[in-house]
This record gives sequence, C-alpha cells and structure tokens, in this order.
Amino acid sequence: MKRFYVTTPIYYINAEPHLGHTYTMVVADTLARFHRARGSETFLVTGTDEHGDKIAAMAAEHGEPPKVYADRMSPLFQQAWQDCGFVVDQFVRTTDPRHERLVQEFLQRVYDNGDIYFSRYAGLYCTGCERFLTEKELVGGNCPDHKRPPELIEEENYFFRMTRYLPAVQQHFEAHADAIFPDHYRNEVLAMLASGGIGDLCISRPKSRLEWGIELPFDRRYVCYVWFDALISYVSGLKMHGEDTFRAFWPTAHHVMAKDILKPHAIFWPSMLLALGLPLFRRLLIHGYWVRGEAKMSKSLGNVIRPLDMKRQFGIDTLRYFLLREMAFGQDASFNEDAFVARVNADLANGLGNLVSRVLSMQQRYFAGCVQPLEGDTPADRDLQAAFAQALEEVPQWTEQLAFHRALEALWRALDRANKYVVDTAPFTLARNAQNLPRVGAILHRLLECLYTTAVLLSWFLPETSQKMFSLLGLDSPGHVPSNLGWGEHFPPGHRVRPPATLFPRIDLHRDEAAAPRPR
RNA sequence: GGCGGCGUAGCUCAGCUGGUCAGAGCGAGGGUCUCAUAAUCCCUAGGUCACUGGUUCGACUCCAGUCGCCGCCA
Repeated sequence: MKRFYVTTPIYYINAEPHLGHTYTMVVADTLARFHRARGSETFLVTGTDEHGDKIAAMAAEHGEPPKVYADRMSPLFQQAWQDCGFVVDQFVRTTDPRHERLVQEFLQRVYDNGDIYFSRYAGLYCTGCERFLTEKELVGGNCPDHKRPPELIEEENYFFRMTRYLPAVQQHFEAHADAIFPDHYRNEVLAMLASGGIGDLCISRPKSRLEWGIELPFDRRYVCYVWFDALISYVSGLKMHGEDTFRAFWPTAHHVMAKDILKPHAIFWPSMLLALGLPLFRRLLIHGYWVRGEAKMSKSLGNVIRPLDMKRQFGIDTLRYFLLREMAFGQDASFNEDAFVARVNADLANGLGNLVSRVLSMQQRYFAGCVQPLEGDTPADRDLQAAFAQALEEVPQWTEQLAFHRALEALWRALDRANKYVVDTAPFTLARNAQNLPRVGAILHRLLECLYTTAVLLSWFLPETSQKMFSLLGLDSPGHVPSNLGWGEHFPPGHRVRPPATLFPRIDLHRDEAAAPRPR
C-alpha cells in the first residue's frame, strides 16, 4: 500500500495560533486528504514546542511553573486544529515523556558514536532569538529583531559534530532535485552548504542558565537545546504508534513549513538523521509568508489576523479556499479583507454556491427532486462534459505539484462553464412547454453530475463543502478520485436530490457593520 | 559585499526553450435572461510588458548595464 507522511512544524507556545500556523495546517491537511483520496494510507503529525528560555520566561511572567504554562497553552493549538477539522493523527508535545525519552535515546546514540563533544563557547546571546548573534548582526548594539542588547555569555557546552555530515547532506540535495520545493530554496541550501560557513551545532544549555528542557542523558548538568529536541518530534510522533508505523511511514516524510525555518530542516535535520543512521525525509515543502502591508505575520509581531475568529465568522472552508486560492505555494501572498471578501463572494457565493442553488432549485421545481434520465448529446452537452473531464485531469495534477491555486482555478473554469451551460440551454425556458421536459431533465441531470464531480475534486480542498454537496445530492462520497467522469452512473433511476441550501452566503461587510458589530 | 528572484492593464497575476504573447480573473461601465445567494450570461481595458543599450529578419520572452523592491548568505 502506498503511504504518505506529512508533518507541520511543532508550534512554539509563546502565542496563540495565528494565520501562518493555520495556513501550514491547511496545506498539510489538504495534502493528507488528497493522498488518501488517491489511495494512500496517510499520517499527519503536528504539535507544540514547549521547551526553552522564552517559554520559561513567559511562564515566570504569568507566575506559574513552565509545565503549568505549557499545559495551558498547548491545548489552545490542539483544540484549534480540532475545531478546524484537520485530520491530525498525532499531536506531539515536546514535554510528552515518550518524546523526551526518544530525544534522550537519540542524544545518547549520537554521543556514543562520538558525534557530540564538549567545548567552551563565548558569544553574544539574545534571549528573544534564543541563539548567539554575531557582532555583524547587531544594529546599534542591539538584536535587530528584538531591539535590545544581547548578553555576553561564556560557557561550556555540548556540540553536535554536524560538519562531519555536511558533505553527505550536500550530495543528497544535489542528487535529489525535488527534495526541497520550490527549487529556489534548494538552491539557497546548496549555496549555504557550498559556502563552507556552517559549523558544528551547539545542542545544550547549562541548567544554571536554563532548566526548562530535556536533560542530556550523559550530563545531568545540561539540558538539550531547541532543535535537537524539536525536530525529533517528526520521528517521535510516528513511534508513539509503534515501530511498524515508524518504519512504514518515515521514508515518505514530507515536512511542510514556512521559509524562516528552512535552515534547521535542510541542514541540521538531515545531519542529525545521518548521525542517527536513519533514512532522510522525502521532501521539504517550503511556503512563504502571509503579509499584510509591509510586516510579516510572525509570532513575535502584533498584527495577527485571528484565524479562529475568521473560521467562526465565515466557516473553515471559506478560510481554506481563500488561503489555498490566493497564495501560490512557496511565494508570499498578501492578506487583506477586501481581497478576502471579493474572492469569497465571486468564487464561492456567486460561482459555486449559486450554481448549486439554481440547479437543485430547478430539479425540485420541475421534477420534485427526482433525477431524470441522462439522454441526448448536443454540442453544448459535449462541451460541458469536456470541461469537467479536463478538470478531473488537471485538478489532481496541480495538487500533486503543490499548485493549489492552479488546481482551484482549473476547477472553477469548469464551474464557470456549468453556469454558462445553464444560460445557453435555458432549461427554465424549455420547462414552460411540457413536451420539453425530458430535455430539461437531461440538462439538469448533467448539471447534477457537474456538482458530483465538483464535490469529488473539492474533497481535499474543502472537505466540509464536499460533504454538504454529496448530502444535497443524496449520495455518498466515493472516497477516492475516479479515473473518469462516470456521468450517468451516479444517480439510480428514481433517485431524489434534496432541495437547495445556501453553501456560502454572500459577505456584505458594510451591511454587517451598519447593522451590528460582527461577532468576534 | 556575494548569490537568487522580482518589476506586464486600476488591483492580483499568466505568459516554458524568441515570431497570433500583448493575456486571465477581479474591480468599473453598458446590456441580456429570470432557474438562482440583486446571482448567471454577453460586450467594453488600447497597458511604451521598469529604464537604457545590444544580439537577431524579428524580443515581454536572450545578453549587458541602470533604477526600484525582496530573499538568502557574509
């Protein structure tokens, strides 16, 4: 059986889920559903990163122990993703004992192999970044991101002998052109590797400075530093379901993330895997930022659109549609309310929603919902069918290439044709004369087939909508992507479809604002 | 400073290896239908394809330089 393993980064619990997190989840969820529809067994891992200076500091600010703080914050993510309906197979908390044990086991293994050494280190440390800064990075003596001076710290730490594995990592990415997507991020990684500027990786913090972390198994005075802890969640999430699950899924791993954490995933992680004697992940899938004006949507900056509020107000599929349709995966995209409303109204309300409404309405009015025989074969009929046959071919292809915006565009081209078909064939005019009713029935049957095919192709993009459509059609989802349209085979003789329902109400911001404050 | 990338109609963007490539969607204006969520459908955009040179019979598409954005690295 084919398998597909997809991960998101584990999210740092210093803030609530934001749009960036949500986008990553939507992509991972969409990929998992797509591969499942293609017949693969899938596994999705996400989670929360709960260790580190910043978390300890935030907990202290709230006057609570770090674990209490983490126990309060982590469920915000878990609950959010559940509310959004994402198909999470394992939610990994880095404070989970199962995860901690694996991190320790891995640390010990690498240590035993001689790839971890002890050394003195001095540098300028920014607690905001949780890393050492170079002199050159400073702006006016301050950290450029956090606008405050770093501390001069000199201490002894453990280092992972990453340099030993960099040539092999470089070879791997040279040999596997698709291992990092999109291409230009692979080029950046290769440039980084070729520059020779990458050294060994500091993987510890003395407990005297930071207690909130996983203890090094070979030195109890130290805890593990972030990446050696966090990245291993991709493995621990699988191992929590057993060694067989790990062995089955790991080689198919697809790590989805935003571009800011490319380096740890493309350099540190493969080095770690090589040191551990594990196969490398299959691919890194790197997406851009949602920008609003100039600033990026980051967890440290304030201008955050609250995805859960949007979900509550407009529904998860409306949010999913906008995110997937508006961003070309890999590039930045801008998020603003006008674009959101325009897109949703034009495509979802006026396009898909209205088509469903008008077709089911006529089916109800002229035939009491009873589906009529599919007969006749006019040029318009063939045209319509060709449009959907093309969508059935293109949508999965574009999805496979992570061009979600193109996939949806392709599907909407077909939907536009369906709306045009209604006008061109004018069943509502034909229906005035009883002798035309067989033709009217055939036209509507074809349109119902359009909705069926659309529901199939939306099943990984807009799962809720897809389900609603199948329910309106009175049919079950086939659960997979069929190889051909199969029009004429879905509705048994005498089958009744349900009366129309509003899938996506038009958004009228001005009226909402005038009438009442929008719910938040 | 080194190396990507980008700059195409009001907006968001397509345009692969040069010759129906000057396009799509949205917005805006006009019209039609009435099944439908005042939705659908049809018509309407003359934008020097950032700028300047060059290669070529011919460049938005190749080359060089300039300006402006952005990313990565140092």
